[in-house]
Amino acid sequence: MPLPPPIPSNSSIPDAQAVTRRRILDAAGEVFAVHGFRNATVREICARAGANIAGVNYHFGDKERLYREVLLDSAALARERFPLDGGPNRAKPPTVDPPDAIAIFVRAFIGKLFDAGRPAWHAKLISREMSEPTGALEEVAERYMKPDFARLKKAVAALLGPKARPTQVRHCASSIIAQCLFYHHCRPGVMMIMPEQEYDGASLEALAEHIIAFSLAAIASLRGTSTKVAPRAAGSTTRRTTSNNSASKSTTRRRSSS
Amino acid sequence: MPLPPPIPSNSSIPDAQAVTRRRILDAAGEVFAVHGFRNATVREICARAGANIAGVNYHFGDKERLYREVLLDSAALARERFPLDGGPNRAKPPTVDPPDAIAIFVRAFIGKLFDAGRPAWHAKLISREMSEPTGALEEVAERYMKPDFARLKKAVAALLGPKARPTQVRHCASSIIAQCLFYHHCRPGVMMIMPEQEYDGASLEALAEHIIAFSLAAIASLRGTSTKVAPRAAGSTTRRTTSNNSASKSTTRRRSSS
DNA sequence: CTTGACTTCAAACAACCGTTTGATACGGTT
DNA sequence: AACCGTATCAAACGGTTGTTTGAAGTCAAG
Repeated sequence: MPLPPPIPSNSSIPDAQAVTRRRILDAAGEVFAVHGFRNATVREICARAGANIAGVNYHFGDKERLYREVLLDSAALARERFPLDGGPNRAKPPTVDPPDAIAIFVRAFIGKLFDAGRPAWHAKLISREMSEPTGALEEVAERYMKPDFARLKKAVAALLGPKARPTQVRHCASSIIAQCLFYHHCRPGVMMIMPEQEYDGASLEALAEHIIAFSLAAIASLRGTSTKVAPRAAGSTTRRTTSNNSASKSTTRRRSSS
Repeated sequence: MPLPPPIPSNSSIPDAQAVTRRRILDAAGEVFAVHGFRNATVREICARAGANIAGVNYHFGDKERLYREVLLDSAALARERFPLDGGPNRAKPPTVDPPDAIAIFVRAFIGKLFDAGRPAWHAKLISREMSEPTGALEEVAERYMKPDFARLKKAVAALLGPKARPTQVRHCASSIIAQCLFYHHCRPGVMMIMPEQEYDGASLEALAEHIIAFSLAAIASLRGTSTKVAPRAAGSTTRRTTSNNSASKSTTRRRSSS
């Protein structure tokens, strides 16, 4: 009975084995990001890594386990490069005022999504993992996404006030994340529908500022409204007229019609 | 020289040929929506349609052309079932006030995305087409997405006022679409990160109402503010210390340039 | 030099894919 | 009945996939 590949736990030989292992890992990140898990071929990965076809199975045992390691490795790298809480070198780790926390979150998120380096693989991989989860998503969600989302919710809750219901907090936090993810994930469609949208540094910065302004304005207006009640707009023009905007209807049937 | 499959334009024989053609088309919609284009197999499609394996090539010539027809067919069906402008049976086709137009758009969009019937294939197919465009996306974008997006932009522009720049209008319209798409496209991740989110009719309705309220409040607050002026934070604490977050590292030196 | 654990290599394997083929069954026309 | 264009069928083809195999190479220790 043939044993599976040895995989020695000998951590004192960093050179000979680890170097091709890392090369395969990096090449796999590129190929998986471009083609997805199933459409990527170990032949292309090994060719790009300059390794033999059997290298994947020898070093990782399996195409799926290779993908798992690629995903987790890129997640760790992305968090290191783009910490969504501003990083450990911030002055006041626990106590930043909520608008700043949200602005930091959005800027770092946009930066992470549209980075051109290795962390960009992670964004692509996660994007594909959303349409077609492979089981490796669970660990990433638990270790990386949940804490970030909880932090964002805390900032949103502080802005919405103590009367905000958890559902409203979750919806508002989701709205922020949604705006960030849209341009990245729907990029092919966005490029067709609005070809004037660009993705250079300045355009992405303007995009982040829009998302921040849009979201902070909305949250400020929603403050204190459990479901209806007069909202409190933030900017200078505080008209809002509490008008017939049919946005506070629930059964969506009648709209002041016939 | 063997001719390609005949594909007679004889539209007076709706029975014999058209029935299996339609069965294959429907089965392909299901299978493509679940597995994507490349991972779907014509064997599974034909098995689910009760047809022979050669049926795809006989009736559609190609797996890719079958996919193309599935995508366009489902797009037409989805537009028919969930018209994003409220449909042709509205009382006042051209002149609805902008908040109502946005509310109608969001409700129809959410309904289309989370429908359980045949149009739901279309949402899944388009979602995959975003991560991995196959060339068939172009026609759908031109025929279906562009007009809907233009209509949404018009409503947003009316709310933002005459001084709004096109970039701001586009960003705000994109924010609305982004919020709608997020829950559908990131559903696997959303279910892991916020398991309390449900997808029954009432939850989806509440979700649509949140998106409407959030977006209308944001747009109302942004009215009259040009995009590039000093980004004013909402809420009470307007400090905005242009803080030292590590996310603005690239070429982004100044952000209040003009 | 010899040994032996570890790594790499070319080649092959079985399984699956989209597509093609040639035969067969059907249905209306002459 | 004989004919013919059409539709369906089982079977097979060539190609690609992930994985396995056994030999060859590498390199430090004995």
